[in-house]
Amino acid sequence: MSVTRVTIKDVARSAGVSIATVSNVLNGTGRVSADTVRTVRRAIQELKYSPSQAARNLKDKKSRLIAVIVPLLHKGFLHDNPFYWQLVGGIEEGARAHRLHIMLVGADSEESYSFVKERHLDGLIVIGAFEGSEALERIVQWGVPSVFVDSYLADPNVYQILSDDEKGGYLGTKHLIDLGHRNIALLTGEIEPNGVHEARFLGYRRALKEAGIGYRPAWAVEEPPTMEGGARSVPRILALQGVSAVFATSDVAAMGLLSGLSERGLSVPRDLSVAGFDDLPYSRFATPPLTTVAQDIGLKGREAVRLLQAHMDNKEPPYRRKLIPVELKARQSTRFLEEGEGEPVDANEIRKGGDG
Amino acid sequence: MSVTRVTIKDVARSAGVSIATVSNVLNGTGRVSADTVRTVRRAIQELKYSPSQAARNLKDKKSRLIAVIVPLLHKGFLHDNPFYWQLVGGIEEGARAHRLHIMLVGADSEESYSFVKERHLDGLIVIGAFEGSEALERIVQWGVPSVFVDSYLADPNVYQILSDDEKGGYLGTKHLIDLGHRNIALLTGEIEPNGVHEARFLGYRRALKEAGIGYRPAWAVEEPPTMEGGARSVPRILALQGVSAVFATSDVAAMGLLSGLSERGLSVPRDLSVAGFDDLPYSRFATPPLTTVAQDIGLKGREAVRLLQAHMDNKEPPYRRKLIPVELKARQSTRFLEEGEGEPVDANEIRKGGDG
DNA sequence: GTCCATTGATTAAACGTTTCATCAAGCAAC
DNA sequence: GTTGCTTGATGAAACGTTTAATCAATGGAC
Repeated sequence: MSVTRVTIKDVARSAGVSIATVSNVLNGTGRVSADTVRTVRRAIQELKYSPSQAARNLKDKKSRLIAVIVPLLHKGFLHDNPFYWQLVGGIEEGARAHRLHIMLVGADSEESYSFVKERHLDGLIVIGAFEGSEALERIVQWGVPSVFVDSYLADPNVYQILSDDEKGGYLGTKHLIDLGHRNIALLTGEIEPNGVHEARFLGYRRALKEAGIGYRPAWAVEEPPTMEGGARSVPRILALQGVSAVFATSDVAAMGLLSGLSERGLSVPRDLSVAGFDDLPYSRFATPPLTTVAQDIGLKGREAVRLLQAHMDNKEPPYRRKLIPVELKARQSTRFLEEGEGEPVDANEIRKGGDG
Repeated sequence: MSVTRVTIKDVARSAGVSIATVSNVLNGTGRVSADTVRTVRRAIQELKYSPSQAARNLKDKKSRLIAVIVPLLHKGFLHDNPFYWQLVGGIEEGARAHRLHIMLVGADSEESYSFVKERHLDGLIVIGAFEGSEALERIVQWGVPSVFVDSYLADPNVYQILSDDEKGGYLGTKHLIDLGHRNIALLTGEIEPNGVHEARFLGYRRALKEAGIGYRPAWAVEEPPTMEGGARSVPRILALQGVSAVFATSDVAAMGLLSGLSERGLSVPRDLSVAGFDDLPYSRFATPPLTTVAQDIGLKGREAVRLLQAHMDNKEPPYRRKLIPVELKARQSTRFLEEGEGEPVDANEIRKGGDG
């Protein structure tokens, strides 16, 4: 047990003033003479006083604490995807700049979210929530200031930070088309309505359409956006007649795919061009370095905090939804398709075996 | 602004009892009849009452909030290493099981750690602190229950969770020796006294010594444990006459090394065997799949919370320092060295160029 | 029928702040 | 010399709990 807490009373006594005055010095409120300020400051220093947030919370219902809600953290899902880590890193950085602290909570379907009220949370950053989820409804209803990252929500009263996913989907696909590919598979996470994967999917379709390439539903291969998912997709992708390129809506899936292909003795980009989405720190170190649609994940996190802070201050920010720009990073996992190369690949001929 | 808070008073009034009774029902304290319990419970339900943590904190100085302090989060350091993400994931999981919430804080050298007192934190989990750091001193001095992850601290009063790093270092090196390698470089993070890299380094030396191989300081190459660090180490490692294997004290560095080697047209394990440490989710998907010393990172996080909880409960746990077991996972990045193959590699002859 | 222990409930203080209403003193204006 | 304004400071209530002290009622034991 540490020694009993130094309170505002101790400071007041030591400085020979009332607690109200100390409080005023602390917060820069009210009128207090320069002399008194000095005396009080000294007393604070000497006693090593620091105010109790708990007491403050109780009084003015501001906690300077926000929660970051990450999907399925405890299911191990996240542990696989550094994307979230980067995002949370950006949020932490932003929070630090705004003198906020963050509480990290794994979203749980059974979660009551009661902690939001109980802990007097000032705001919420929710990552990857799905439209219509009950928890989400409740949050919006409570009116707790919140910012949603990576969900396209219809409600115009809800603040959202996203990457320009549709454009990213378009750019990635267009890049492959420009390289001469026409048989382009899409490796995507589950296409939930209003999710990021749907937006990227739509960009993929737009690029195809613009190039006069028909869209074939079987060519959109859905797998969880994890290494495992990417690796598991290999047979489904190789089964597509004539496939010469794959656009993956996440880098982890793309890297799982890379791994699965190499295990079968296939070489990227010789046998298949592969592009991803996210530009994770790993991606440029992949073998081969991964062509990808880059988004500034850290910025995304920082912007989320900025928007939330504006919301909490009741300053009407200039937008409800902000799209972080994306950019294509062409590296070595995609290649130009020579004239006449567009022929179907025979999956049987390919199987040379790996040393897995 | 949400509507005014439902307080314990409202419940008391609605149930026709005193607030003390409601409080007793809430906490299962005191004596209260079954009938009353039922009535109060109903009132709580109806009013959707949930108690204010802030008020509770103020009263009994327990917040059920712990802080997780991660090194240099905001410097971008962490964003690179999924290790921390996994660890935090494990901690979140543990915290959830113990009904604790976690506050994520990036360690900053200028950080005053005043938030620990201000927010009435129940405990601290500190990741990768260095012996003698001022902040650390203060924390220990305050007597706030804390658990240190991944630092070997001399102070016997301090609770520590670590992997069996020395053994891991030994196992990884031994594995290479068993494969016939004798010229084994060490790629390591900065060897700070009492840090994990030092422990792994010591294991490396023990294995060498046991095999009668002399230790040459130049063969311990220090680089930051990041992809960049690993990639940057390539020239230094290739400069070592006769090197046939590298043991890296972290998987990210190993993977950066893999990448740097492939960029130079060198093949693993043909030209060089590479082993890592951590068994990150990526590692088995690397090209080639990475041989590594596996530690159960999630378990590490969960154990940290368990130990902290015991500490907070003043239950004396059976140990001050717990070592999580490690295990060698042999995969395809290391190979058997044929008889007579131990000859020096000529770095000039190697340079075949990559397609970077 | 008095005394005591037990059960079930209440009253009120305390936790450490912020803030509103009040107040004393000083001073300028009339 | 009353009035009124400004400056600097204070007293006390309030925030929503927990808990120690107290109390009323009940029912045995003697």
